[in-house]
Amino acid sequence: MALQIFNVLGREKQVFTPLEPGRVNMYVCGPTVYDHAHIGHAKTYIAFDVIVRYLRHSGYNVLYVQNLTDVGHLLDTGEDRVLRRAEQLQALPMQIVETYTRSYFEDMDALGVLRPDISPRASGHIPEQIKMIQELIDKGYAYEVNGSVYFDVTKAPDYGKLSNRRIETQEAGTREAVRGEKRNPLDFALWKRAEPEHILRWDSPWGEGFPGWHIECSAMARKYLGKTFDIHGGGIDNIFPHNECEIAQSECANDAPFARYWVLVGSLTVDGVKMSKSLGNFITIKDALKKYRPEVIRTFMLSVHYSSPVDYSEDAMQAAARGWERLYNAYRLVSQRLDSAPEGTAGEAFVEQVNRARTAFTEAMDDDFRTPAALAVLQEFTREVNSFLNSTVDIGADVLRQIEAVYRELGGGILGIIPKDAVAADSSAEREAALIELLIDLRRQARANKNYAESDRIRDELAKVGVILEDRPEGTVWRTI
RNA sequence: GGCGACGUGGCCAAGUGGUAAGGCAAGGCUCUGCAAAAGCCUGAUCACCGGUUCGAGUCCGGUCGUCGCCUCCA
Repeated sequence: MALQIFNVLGREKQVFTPLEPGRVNMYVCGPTVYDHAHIGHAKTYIAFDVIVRYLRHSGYNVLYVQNLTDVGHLLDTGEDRVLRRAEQLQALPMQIVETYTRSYFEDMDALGVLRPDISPRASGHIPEQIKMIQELIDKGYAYEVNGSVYFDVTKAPDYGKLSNRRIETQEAGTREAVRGEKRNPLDFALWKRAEPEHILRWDSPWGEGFPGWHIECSAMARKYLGKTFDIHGGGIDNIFPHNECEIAQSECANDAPFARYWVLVGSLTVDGVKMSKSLGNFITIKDALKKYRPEVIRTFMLSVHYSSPVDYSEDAMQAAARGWERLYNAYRLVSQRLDSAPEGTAGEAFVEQVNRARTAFTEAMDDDFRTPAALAVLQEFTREVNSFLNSTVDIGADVLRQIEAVYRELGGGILGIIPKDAVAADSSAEREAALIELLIDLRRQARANKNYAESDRIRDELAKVGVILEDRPEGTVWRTI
C-alpha cells in the first residue's frame, strides 16, 4: 500500500506523491525562541521527527527545513516577544535568541528529535523577506502606510481556504483596532515601522522597521524549498491566521501553489486544560525530562495520532512508562540472549511472526502515520517474543538478530523509542556491569547453598541502588531502573 | 456569533459499513525458594434520539456535553 496522508488543505486522505519522485521537500513552522520549549513543542516536533524518519525509511530523500522565529512575533500588546524577554532579563535581544535557540536544540537532542537539515532564522533572512514584500506591493497585493506594509486580504481570492474561514464573517481583532492603518481589519502586517524604542530594526524601502511574523516562513520556504514544495507542517493552533497568511503571501508572490500537503498536529493540554503560565501548569521539556525518560515521553506522544489533541497527565505518563518498559524489557532480553546464543537458524519458524510484525507496522505508518497502531503492533509482537523466549525451543542467533532488528529499526530507527544500545558502553558502565555480575555470582552461590537470607540481601541492596535482578531459566539477568 | 475537532470498557486510546486493536489499572492462575519479569484467563454494543442500509462507533439529521481556534501560542 502506498503512503497516504491526510491533507488539511481539502480535508481528505490522499495518496502521497511528491513533486519529484523519490524526493520530499518539507517545511515545518518552528518555535519562537524567547523562552524554554514546553511539552507542547515536544508533541509537535516529535510528530514531525517520526514523519521524517519514516519518509526516509521509505526511501525518500527528505530535505527538512524548520525555521526559528527570532523577530517579528508580537504579543497582543504589540510588543515583540524577544524584546520583552530581553528587557526582563536585562540582555540583548540576540543573547535571548541565542540562549533559547541553544536550549531548544538541547531539548530536542535529549528527546531524540533529529535536527532539521536547515534551521533558518528570520533575522538572518531580512533581504529575502523585503524582496518578497516588494513583489507583493508591485503586484498590487500589498500597500504601504506610514512606513508599514500590509497585505490586502481582499486581493487574495483563496484567502481562508486552509482554515475554511471567510473574510466577511471574521470580526476584527483587538490588535487591529489599535492600529487603524489597515484598509481591512483582516489585513496583516508584512513589514512594520519601528518606533524609536524598538531595537530590532532594519533598513528597508519603507524606512526602518522589522518584518511581520508570517512573511519569514514564506520567504525562507521559497529560498530553500522552491515556490512549490511537498509538505508543510505545524501546530493546528497556527492554522489561522499564520498558515493562512503564508499561503496568501506565497501564492500571490509566486504565482504558483505553495505547499501541496498540509500536515497539522493537534494541541496538547495538561490535565484537561490549556497550558499557560498563569495557570501554573506550564511544563517545560526540561521539567518533563527530570521525571521521565525521553523514550517514555516519545511513547506517550506517539500513543495518540498526531492530528488529535492529547492530554498530559501524570497518570497517562505512568501508563506510557509501563507500556514502554514492557517493550524495552523484551528488547533487552533479546540482546542479552544474543550474547550467549549459538549461531544458526534454530527456531526459525518465528521469522514468520517477525515478518508479520514488519508488514503490519508498515501498513499502520503508511496510513497517515498511525503511530498508535504501530505501537500496538510492537506490543503484540512483544507478547509473541516473550512467549518465544520463555518457551523451550532452541533459539539460534539468526532469529534473535531478526527480532532485535525489529526493535532497532522500527522501534528505534523510526519511532525513536528504543535506545541504540541495550546497555551503555562507556568504561564506567563496563566497570559497573562487571561489579554487578560479580554480585550476581555471589548470590548464585548463596542460592545454591539455600542461603536465601544472603541471596535476598544482595538482591534487595542492589534494588536500593536501582539495579533489578531477575532469575530466569538460563540464569539471572539484571537491569537498571 | 463563525470555523474545526471530539464524546469507545475503571483510565489512556485505535478503529471511516460487516457484529469492537493495543497499553495501563484490577482480579484469578502459571512459572519462581521467595520475588521480579513474563505468559494465560476475566471485562465495553461504542453520549443520546431519529434516519439511510441486508448490515453503522463507522454515513445523514437533531439533542446534550467537552475542547481548540477566531486575539498570543507548536
